Amino acid sequence: MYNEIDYTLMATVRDVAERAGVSPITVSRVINNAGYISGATRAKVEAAIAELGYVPNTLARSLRSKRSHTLAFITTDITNPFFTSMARGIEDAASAAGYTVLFCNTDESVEKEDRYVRLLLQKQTDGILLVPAGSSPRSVDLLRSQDTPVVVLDRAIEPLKADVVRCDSVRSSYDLIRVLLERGHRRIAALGGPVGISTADDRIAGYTHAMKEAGLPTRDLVIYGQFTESSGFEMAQSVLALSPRPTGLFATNNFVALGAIRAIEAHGLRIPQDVSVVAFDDVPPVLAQYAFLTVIAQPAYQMGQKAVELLLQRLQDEAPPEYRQVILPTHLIVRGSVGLAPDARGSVVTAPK
Amino acid sequence: MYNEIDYTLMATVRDVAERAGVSPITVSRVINNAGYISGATRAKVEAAIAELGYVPNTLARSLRSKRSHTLAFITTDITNPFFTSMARGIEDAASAAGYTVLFCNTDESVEKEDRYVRLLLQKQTDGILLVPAGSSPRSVDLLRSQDTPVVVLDRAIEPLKADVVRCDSVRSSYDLIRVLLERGHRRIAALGGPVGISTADDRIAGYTHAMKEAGLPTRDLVIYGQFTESSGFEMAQSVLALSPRPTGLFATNNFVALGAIRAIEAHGLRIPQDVSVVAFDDVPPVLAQYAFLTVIAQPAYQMGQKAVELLLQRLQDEAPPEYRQVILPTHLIVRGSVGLAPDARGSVVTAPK
DNA sequence: CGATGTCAGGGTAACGTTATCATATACCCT
DNA sequence: AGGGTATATGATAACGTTACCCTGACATCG
Repeated sequence: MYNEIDYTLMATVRDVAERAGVSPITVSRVINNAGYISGATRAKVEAAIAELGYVPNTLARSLRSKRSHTLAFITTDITNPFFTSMARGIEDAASAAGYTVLFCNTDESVEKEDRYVRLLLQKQTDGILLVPAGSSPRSVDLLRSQDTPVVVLDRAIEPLKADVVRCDSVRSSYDLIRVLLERGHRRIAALGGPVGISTADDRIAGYTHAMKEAGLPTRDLVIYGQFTESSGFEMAQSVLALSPRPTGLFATNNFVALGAIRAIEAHGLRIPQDVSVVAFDDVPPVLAQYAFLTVIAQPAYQMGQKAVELLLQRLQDEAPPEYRQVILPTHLIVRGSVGLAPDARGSVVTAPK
Repeated sequence: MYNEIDYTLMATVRDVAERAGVSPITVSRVINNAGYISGATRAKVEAAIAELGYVPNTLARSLRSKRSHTLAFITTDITNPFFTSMARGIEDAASAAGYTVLFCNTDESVEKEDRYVRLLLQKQTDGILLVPAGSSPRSVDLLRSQDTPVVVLDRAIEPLKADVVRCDSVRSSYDLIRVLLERGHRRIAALGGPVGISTADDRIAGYTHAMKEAGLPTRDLVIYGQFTESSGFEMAQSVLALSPRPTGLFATNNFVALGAIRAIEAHGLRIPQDVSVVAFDDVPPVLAQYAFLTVIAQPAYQMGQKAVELLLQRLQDEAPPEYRQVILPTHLIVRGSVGLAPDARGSVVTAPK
């Protein structure tokens, strides 16, 4: 079988050098803007490059220079709008600095995470941005052992063995619960995420703190599940079956919130007349117009940007030896999904000093 | 400045070979499952690999073998759920075949597309999955000139210079308009996308065909814009200002539909009592529960899978010399956003033979 | 006036792998 | 016994680039 495509053999530094009448190293210097090059030589080389349509071979370059100029973003689910925004922030910041980004999905599986980390090590990835699937620092350890810097995103890991960029889930959840408390709600249920994931745990902690501070019980009102729509539906179903029924629901993530709303509707209840809902993470930006949920919005895009900044500092040895933790502020958005508690009778808890 | 990190030098084939008492090529053969290897030798080599924690260097491998085992997906906006699903389909299919996928966003800019194509060529990407930003086959030509196979997704390009995986926008739009016609609508406006993008043009063509066939005018009822929420809002505003006001609206993409809905609400009109709405592309899967739009849903995930299949065939020289065009079936989902035309008076157009 | 420094470029080797060709043994067939 | 084939391994070179170390020319300086 003959291949009839017209092969224009890829030009190499050698070809360019020959054409420009210089040595390959000189060509390399022109490409990399390194060392001393006279204007005349530079012009000759650039002309040759243009004539031959020369494109440097990144593979060979990385092999020799030990830098691939590639970063990787390992996350749990790129279809979650929160991570999609983060990914854009990462890509924009990285590509502005001349880096390419590889995206990987772990589906919250530690095994997949492990496989990706190994693959990326093979590919000589310069640095990694990681949303850890589990609670163990295993991947981080592996990467550190191979001298590949890591920045952990969104979730904390113990002990701190990498720079971390995240938000304050405890405080933010507290603020969210305060919104309900200030409107007279006293029976508030929390729909949690997977135990062991720091964000999930922290959000419950913030809830518990607010409730305790207000002198309210939380027993039976906290339930754990997954950060998915179906899990949110199930969790909401079970807390709505409690008696007396909670008047406020705290969904610890956006998908959980969607499931909860569906469950509330399935019960024939109205939001906020019968049940008020607050949630962590905003709805997808594209649906923002129709959003009625009261939420804590996290600056996903900025988190991505910041993480790249920290990572590049490490790569360029401009970072301090100790690990840094950057906590970005969240944004409380109060919308129509919260109302006065049906049983409030005018006696509303006021904000604590 | 001393670097105090404990360098465990990455083991190479040479180290493994030495330890196993064989030559480097033998190690290579074990890794690649190529050629003849006795059980005993294989065992020795594998043991050495395990002991040294050897990880092959993908860069060197690709440099020598001329295959990077990397594909790239260049799309216009990865935050659009339609493309996100497509991306997952691509990633799943590719990684099952041992390929890594690079994701790139062009934001509908031909310049960005061009830059990415060059970058990917540098990186020796084996093949490219492309949602073209413009209507010109420029990127495709460039890639073909460098012998890099391409599969075009979602949009057609003329002339056909690559395999294409897409849906039948003309036919699907026709079906969507029929839904309105069959419910007595006679004044139906179409909110188009950017002129020159095949999907945008085709959707208007399907609309026009259905209208003409029903003997209805389309003059003044077709308007062009962008595939964005804000453009949808503006386009809807202008057609809603027409007199008499259209009773049916066709949004040629999901973002446009969202803008249109917002405009309809802003006009104080109800869906479907005052205006029926049909749209191309479904809402994000996670929000499917709350969907009320009548839409044509495209099998985004499957499109991605199929495209990878075609691309891998080309890479393995198993593809026919001529370019293939795969048209996947769409799915018409009739939901609450369409009703009988307010002015129908029982006289409903029936389906054509 | 020699020493030193800046500027401009080249030579050689190496990064870690695999393509290509070569060698060697064992086995089967006629 | 001779030839062919399947099996098993090795030697050498090359993929395309850049790190590292040189060589000169010329200017500057004490």
